[in-house]
Amino acid sequence: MDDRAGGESLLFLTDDQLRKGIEAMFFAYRGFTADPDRILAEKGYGRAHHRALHFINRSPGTTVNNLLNTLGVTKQSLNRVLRSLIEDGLVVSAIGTRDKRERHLTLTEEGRALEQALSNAQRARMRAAYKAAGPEAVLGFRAVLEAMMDADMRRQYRKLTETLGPGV
Amino acid sequence: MDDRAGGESLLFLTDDQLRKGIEAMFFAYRGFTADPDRILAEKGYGRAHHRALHFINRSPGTTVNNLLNTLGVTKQSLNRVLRSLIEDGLVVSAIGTRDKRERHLTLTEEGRALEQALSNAQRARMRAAYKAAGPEAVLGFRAVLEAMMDADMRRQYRKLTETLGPGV
DNA sequence: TGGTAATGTCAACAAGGCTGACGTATTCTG
DNA sequence: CAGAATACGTCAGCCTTGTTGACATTACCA
Repeated sequence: MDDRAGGESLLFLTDDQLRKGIEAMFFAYRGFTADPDRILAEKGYGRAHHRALHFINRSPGTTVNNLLNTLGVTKQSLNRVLRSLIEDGLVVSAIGTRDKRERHLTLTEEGRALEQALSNAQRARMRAAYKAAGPEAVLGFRAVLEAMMDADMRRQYRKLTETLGPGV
Repeated sequence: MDDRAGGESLLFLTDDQLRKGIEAMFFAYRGFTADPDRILAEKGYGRAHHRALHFINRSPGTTVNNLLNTLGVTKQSLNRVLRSLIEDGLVVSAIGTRDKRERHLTLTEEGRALEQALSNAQRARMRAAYKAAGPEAVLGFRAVLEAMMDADMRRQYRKLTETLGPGV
């Protein structure tokens, strides 16, 4: 099928191969967001709410500024989303004890419930994809994605995942 | 968290592993779109224009309906983008010869130039990621992404890529 | 000829980005 | 201690890109 026989090992860098990767990213990202999007639509929320819920759940007590850096949006944009989540009782914003200028964000029970519903749906798809592709593929998958990030995003990604267990 | 120490070949299906994949997708997609976004912003276009240019370039002479299915948006939404591209002389819309209701879309020289600039930028990043991760990883990368797509997206993806050369 | 399909377009709306400006605590620093 | 800097919130306005709904035109087809 391919000829790794000769000076072959660079075949994966052809434009065709790269374009396959580009189109795969495009179509896969749609699948990646499809299931949570359905749940969010029912509740009257959008992807931005999902992202906020995800990272607050991931780092309970995180500050607004931290979240801003992780999400890469303006404070005005985040604030709009955060305000509705707080009003709806999914997120609690607590004045910092050490530094009273800071607001520490945590999920309420209800917020955790929605976050769970969303991430269960997303994990289910991811699990199916992992299962279909196999453990070897998963390592490759994450290696390419990690290499595709901007340097500061990669730093954040590693920071978030470094505390996790074995298995890369 | 869990100790599948025994049947550990399923370690890659733990929630932690799945979450890593989810966060990797999130951060990587940002990198994936960052470079074209910069070019587009200069020209006063957005991602929607990029997507249209990409798939018209990919399938010259494609119809509006085809493009609609590929992009998964409403015709009103696509039309707005298409209209500006046509007005700016990047895309030509030709009435079908066989079926005069259809419009066949092709890029002009100028359209091709912009598409090239965009896809060069995107390919450069993809190339760097591929190179950093290696050929094995690339196969895994695409395997997982493909498994993550909705069935009809996967069909379209395969249709687009089936005509390409060797190397999976 | 009537039904259906492909396309374009108008209007209205919403989410979620953005910039700019301003206000208010609070903390840090010279 | 005064002033600068930081963290946050908010108002106003703008843009892109998605949505629905309605309607017109043209053309194919049974």
